[in-house]
Amino acid sequence: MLELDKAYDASKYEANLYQLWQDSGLFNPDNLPDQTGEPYTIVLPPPNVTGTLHTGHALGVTIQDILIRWRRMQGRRALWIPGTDHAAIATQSKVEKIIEKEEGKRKTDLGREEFLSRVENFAQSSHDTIVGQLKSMGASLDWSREAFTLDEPRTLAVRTAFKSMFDDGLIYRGHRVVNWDPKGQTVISDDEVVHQERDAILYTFKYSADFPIPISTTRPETKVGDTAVAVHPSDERYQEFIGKEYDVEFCGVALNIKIVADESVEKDFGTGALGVTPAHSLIDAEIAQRHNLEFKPVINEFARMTVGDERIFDKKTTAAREAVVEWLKEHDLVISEGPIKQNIATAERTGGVIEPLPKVQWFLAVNKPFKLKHSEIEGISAGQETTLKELMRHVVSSNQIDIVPDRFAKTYFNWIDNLRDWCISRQIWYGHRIPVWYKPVNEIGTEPEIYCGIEAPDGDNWIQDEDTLDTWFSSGLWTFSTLGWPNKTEDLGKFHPTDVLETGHDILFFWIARMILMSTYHTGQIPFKKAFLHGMVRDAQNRKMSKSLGNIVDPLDMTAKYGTDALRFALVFNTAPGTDMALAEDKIKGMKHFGNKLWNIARYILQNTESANFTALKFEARTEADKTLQENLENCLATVNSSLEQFQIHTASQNLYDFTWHSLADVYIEASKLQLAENNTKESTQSNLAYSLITTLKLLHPFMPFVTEAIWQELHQNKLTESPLLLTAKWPE
RNA sequence: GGGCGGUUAGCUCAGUUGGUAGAGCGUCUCAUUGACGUUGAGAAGGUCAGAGGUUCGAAUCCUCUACCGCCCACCA
Repeated sequence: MLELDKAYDASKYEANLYQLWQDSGLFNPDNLPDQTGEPYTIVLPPPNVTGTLHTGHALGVTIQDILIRWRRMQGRRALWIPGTDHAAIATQSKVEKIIEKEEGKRKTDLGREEFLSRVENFAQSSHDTIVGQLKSMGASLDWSREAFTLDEPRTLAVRTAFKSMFDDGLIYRGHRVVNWDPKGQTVISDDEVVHQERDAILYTFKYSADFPIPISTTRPETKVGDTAVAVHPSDERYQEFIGKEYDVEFCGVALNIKIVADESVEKDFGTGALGVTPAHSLIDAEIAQRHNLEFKPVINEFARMTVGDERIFDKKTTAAREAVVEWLKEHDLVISEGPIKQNIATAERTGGVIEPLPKVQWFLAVNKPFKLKHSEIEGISAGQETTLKELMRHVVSSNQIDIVPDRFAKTYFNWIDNLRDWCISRQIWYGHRIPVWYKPVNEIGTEPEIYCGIEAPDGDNWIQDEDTLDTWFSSGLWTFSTLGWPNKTEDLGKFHPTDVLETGHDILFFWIARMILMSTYHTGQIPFKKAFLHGMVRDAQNRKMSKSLGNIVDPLDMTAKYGTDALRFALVFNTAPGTDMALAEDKIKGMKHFGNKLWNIARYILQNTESANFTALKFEARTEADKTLQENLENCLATVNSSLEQFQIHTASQNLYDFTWHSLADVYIEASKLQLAENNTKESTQSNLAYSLITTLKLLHPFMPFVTEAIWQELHQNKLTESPLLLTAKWPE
């Protein structure tokens, strides 16, 4: 007679069960017994190798594993691809901070080679931790296909992708005002800029005593780079000055200021006149282009002034600001000054204040027409002229890609409509080196010869571009680079486009949009049919989890305390897609109780069905209680099936909880105690109990893989189940 | 400034095309060791933010208001 422990002890089973699954090889769809099943693919959003997984990852992993396990049990050739992301700037700045803290050194003290080897060590250990965490979450990932955004196959993919886009003229080198991060010493993309509200002072003043128009600014130090004053074309106050030019001496710097009329100027802000600093403001640069104004750089990469006399030269911008204000006051040029709320741009990873600078960088053109080489996209045929922006918009607006919840599609379109060329080069060391080589020409003033290719060109004197690529360039290729692209692999034909991309809504632009861009361009296919977005996990008081608040919930602490199944179920229970959720420890505890309830249901049924036949299962409704149970079970099954089809995971979990506890346990098991005592209902009751248990285990397995498999294994040892692993047992239809 | 959400039981949230409000946790009462005390039976608790409209009927659709939140954006 089989004896289960009185209570389910997750720690006793989890590691062994994961090993059992992994040893079976069935996480790899090529090993599944039925090779006729339709493929079903999910790529794991590769976690950054910057540390460890948090509860947000745990939520994503849980949802994806539910989908994969469910489809696998349905007979689909389910493939879930694991991997990690080198995360370029994020990882580099993390390691920089560690080295600075522990050794007081900077990356330049170590040199490129030594520094990179430190980063790689860090990335490796971070990777190992992450893999351990994923396994501990029960993730049924095919480890034989594990990928890394910076490994060899992905490097080939990145270089191939770069070269195609370069050859198509979509990737180009451009000189323009970019977001420079003086702290990280690199340029960053528009999407990596984070705006923060700060208090600033708005100064209103004149360049000189005889200058006709006063201007307002929060950054007086940049005014030494001004080449114009812009006013609104219809502003009556300044009509007579439009078109005129003035020479002034501003804080020791000679300026030539032209008065221009531009629609973008707000008449009601400040004096209605804007000092135009083309080299250090994106907006001003646009105005300058429209009016053909001179770009005059006055700030360098270290946020120090490059012009002026000893008052400001080589001073940090903040110090120079004070000096300029002082000079203005000395010369009685300040008309007014007052506090103002200002949104300043900072770098996402380093927190540095962005300094717009004119620089030569690599860009990806999103509005430039090109001919799509290959297309499986409805509505856009091969050879047709299109743009990347159009591709990105089209596949979503034509519902070839379904974004869930659909309100995020609006956010997506909004982003696309305001999208500018993507700056893809970075002045950091960790990442994919740009596959472009230069050959300097001896004659001064001529452009070097340029070569773009997968490998370095033959011949001497070729020097590779020093820059690396934005990390999202390589993650944008993820759905197909993980399947072997650019090689025409079997995997690629079988598993791409992928079925679902599940991730947090916070990386809709960074990643989802970039994957759509890259996949449609390079493969002529959508990357995934559905983008399913989950919300952010918050603490019990609904606050953001952050280090400073000290309210971070470590998923591994929770799984150690309550078991993985409890955490998984708590994460999806009563949580709608895309909506932020509060995660209280009590909720996890409650779900541990649920797992234990299931365990004891199994225990009861085993104790009371010694002679029942578990393998030839059927339900026989003889009594009212039987009928009710049968009805409830069928309802539950139907609801779970339709809910999962519609990605209503919370509805499915709610129904399973309710049926298992309040129908099977509370009602039927109680009724069974009488029915088992009656000879004419004994056998049918045993059979019904067994049938219900088996079905419940199957339905719950995607949600709570460990406890269900643990019970299944106990049953299997007694030859009570049809398949050795619940992992691949047949899903009830 | 532009865009998108939210406001439902003490707390955290579900509520699938409009048909007399649900869950988990918490609270209160009772039961008892019988698979499980990580239990069972039961109870209390909500004019679904407010106002107006459409409808036989609105938490659900429309309009407005109030408050909260998120994303985007260099009114210098």
